[in-house]
Amino acid sequence: MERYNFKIIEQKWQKIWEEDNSFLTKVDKSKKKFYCLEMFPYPSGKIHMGHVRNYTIGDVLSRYKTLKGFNVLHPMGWDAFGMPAENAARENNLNPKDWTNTNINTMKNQLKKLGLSIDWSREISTCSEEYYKHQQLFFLELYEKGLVYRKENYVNWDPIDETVLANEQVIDGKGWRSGAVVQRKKLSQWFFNISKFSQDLLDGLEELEAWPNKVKVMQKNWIGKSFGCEIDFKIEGNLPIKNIKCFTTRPDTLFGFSFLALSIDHEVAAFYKNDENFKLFKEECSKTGTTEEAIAVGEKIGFKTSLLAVNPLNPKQKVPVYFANFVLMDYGFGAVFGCPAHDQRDFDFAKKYKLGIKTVVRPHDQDESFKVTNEAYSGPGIMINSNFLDGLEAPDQSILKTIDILEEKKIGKKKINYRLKDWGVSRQRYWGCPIPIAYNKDNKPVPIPKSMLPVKLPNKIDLKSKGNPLDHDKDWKEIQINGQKLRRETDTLDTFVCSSWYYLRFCSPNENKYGFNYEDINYWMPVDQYIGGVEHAILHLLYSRFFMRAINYKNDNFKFKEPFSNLFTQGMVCHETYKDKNNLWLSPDDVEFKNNKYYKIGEKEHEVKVGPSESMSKSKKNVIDPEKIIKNYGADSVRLFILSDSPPEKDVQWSEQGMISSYKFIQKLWLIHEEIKKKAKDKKFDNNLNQELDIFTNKLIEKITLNLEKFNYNVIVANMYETYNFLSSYLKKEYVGESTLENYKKIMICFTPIIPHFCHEILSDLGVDNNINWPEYDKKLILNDYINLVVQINGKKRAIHKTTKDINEESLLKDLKNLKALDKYLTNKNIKKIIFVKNRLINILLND
RNA sequence: GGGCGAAUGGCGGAACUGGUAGACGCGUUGGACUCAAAAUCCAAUAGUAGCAAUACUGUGAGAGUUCGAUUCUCUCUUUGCCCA
Repeated sequence: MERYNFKIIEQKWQKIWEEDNSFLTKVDKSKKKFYCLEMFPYPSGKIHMGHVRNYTIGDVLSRYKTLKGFNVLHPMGWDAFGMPAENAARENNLNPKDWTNTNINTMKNQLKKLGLSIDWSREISTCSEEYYKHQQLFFLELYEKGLVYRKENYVNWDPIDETVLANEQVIDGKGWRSGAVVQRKKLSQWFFNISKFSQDLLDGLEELEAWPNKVKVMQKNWIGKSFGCEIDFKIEGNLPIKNIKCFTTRPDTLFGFSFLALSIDHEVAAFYKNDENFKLFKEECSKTGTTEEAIAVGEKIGFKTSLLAVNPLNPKQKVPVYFANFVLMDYGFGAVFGCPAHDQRDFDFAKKYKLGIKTVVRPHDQDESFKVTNEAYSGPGIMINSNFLDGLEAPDQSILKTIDILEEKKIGKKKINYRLKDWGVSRQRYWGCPIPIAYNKDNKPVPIPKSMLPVKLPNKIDLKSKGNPLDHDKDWKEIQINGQKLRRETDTLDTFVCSSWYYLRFCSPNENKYGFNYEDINYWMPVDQYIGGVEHAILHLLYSRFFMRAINYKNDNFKFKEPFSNLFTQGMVCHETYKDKNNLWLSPDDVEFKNNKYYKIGEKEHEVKVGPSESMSKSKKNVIDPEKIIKNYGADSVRLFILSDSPPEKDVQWSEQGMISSYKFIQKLWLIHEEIKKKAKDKKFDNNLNQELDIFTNKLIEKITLNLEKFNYNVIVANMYETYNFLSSYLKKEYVGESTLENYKKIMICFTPIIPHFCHEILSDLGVDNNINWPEYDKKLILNDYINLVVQINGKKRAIHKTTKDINEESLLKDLKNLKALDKYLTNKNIKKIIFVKNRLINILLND
């Protein structure tokens, strides 16, 4: 008997699928569409196990939906702009484009070897002019609609590399590449007006019922809607400042007011720009970092101004005005009023500068003499020491009442504030989509005329010099528009812009005039199932939801609002970590397992320290190369294993043993196939055996269908093993039921989404043509004529009684009384009550 | 500090709307085959007691609702993620 040769068979089917254009998709309005999308990869070099998991999950769904009769769109592309290409090119003296395209080719071939049902005719690459020219047009359209603007903003500036760094590229206040201390620098940058849609983005979350709740919560927190009040404080002092505006969510604590704190970027700072002490203070502040967390953890420091702020509810009270490092210009108006008793930051600050701490809220379990002493109290309670607010429930009643009074006095008004800031999209990089803008002599932006698009990246570029390569390219920078000499924008767009609309491009990948056409979009969109890592829960998913709205804005051609109606976030692939005696990371390839211990390969004395299982990463060397695994075990085995051990939404632990057992499982299925074929050929039939297999098959179809719908892919793998166990004992008899082949075909169709090459080979061997449909199950067959009914006495399981289906309570009870096993429980006892669940359970309650 | 989730054998994990806890896989142990090993096959595998039939305990801890709770409610512990 021949072994199953995955090398030949997988290649055979991949060739057939390619030649037959099996996965080519067209708009077909007679069919229900299903758009299955996995987050497209960054072409970093080779695929990793995370890709294998992500794309296998999507492929299982796509293949299942296709078998169910849907018109399935399952495309793939490349998120091809970005820093790694630029860095790799700089290090290896290459062109980023060549580096990227090489990687795309490699990874595409690797993905093809996984047997994914992808419509490669729709492949897109965001670094191609064909793609980014449309993006430039979107940029101009958004500019026309007023959704793009330019403003000065602080950035993380790396003074050695002369470039802007993203927040995540700043590690302990230093540039991740250069190690230089990062500076705060003000730069003119382009912004997308995402905050305009804050409320809409928040409301839209309600619609997304099938999104994981945690992602919705994260987005909600990120948008950060808060209800509060804008207060206009009167200012006294020797500067021409009469008022300062504040936003606060706790106006009710105004009677506990003891200072006013300003951001160092507040307009008042202009009066101190020549003050040496203020300069020193600013420098000190820049060390704290700009993230909210750094501010919360760091020491609170302040710089006292000569100004006094008047308490609007108690004009006799005047408090000092400080600049403080914990106030951010981006939030509210860059000014907050300090109430030390009920806010920990304010409390820390007040302690340091010996400011008053007045308690104005008492917890419900404390009396009026309650005083805040060691830490701020920010919980609910009753207002005290607050004049007309005394006795009100804080915060609910007290806030509303305070706002009413402030509005009445016209010194404040109700306000809703959002934490979401506008999206800065300028990057001082070469390898990104050029921003289609030029500047005139006066430094005023002039949009590049649409007829002159695309603005192409220059091919030859000097990456050796510091800073932004485009800025050094004098020829490229110069441009003439209508005879006017202009200077190009040298920043490129954040790569998150590219990924904000790629799902639209997949619908019309060849549309030349525009990024997509509405007929395609309105047929395919929204994405029915989006699959990717939870690490994109906020940025990418929020940007995409924004972009959809931005394109939609002042445009009636859309039938939908949200791009992704379902979202599934898969877990990571993990592996144990190894360290040698010198505490250096070791790759699993360098480690062997012998006598319950791990050794460095070839070094019998060198025991290896085993660390916890962590997400595979190059830095910890705990990576397994998918290409090698596919080569050794075949794509079907890898697919089977990557789905088998954990639910797809949780992390999965890579195990060589598990991988091997998946491989062996496919071999065993092959042996069963040979056996079934032989029995069918020899006509070794006994029709008394039909029922058992019919029932099994129908139950199986029911289970697998349900598990597919619920993403319980690990359970499907268990169902497959159960099937093997069932069939192998079923085949031990000399005869089989005549319905065996028919059932067997259905079973194989059920396995197709998971191990497609193998199942197609089997089905084709059985003469099933390519028009395969998902099998229906017969509900009548699922409940056997005989059932195993649970017998409980006083709620404890005492027997399992084999009986006929749909038996009623009386006849069952009669049977049970004759059951010897129950004698010891039932004799000389009175039955108090009987709970009977048809076909499932009987619970007999006895008197003591 | 706040929000959300999780906790089931040696391990990963099953268990429909409350109804046989531990499916399935890994690992481990014993056996068969073999000169031997690998591979393969068979059997056992939650704990305790027992030769066994069986009994009792058991889903992080404690309470509650219920004839019946891994599932529902409350409190606590540990832990993960996100935000601060």
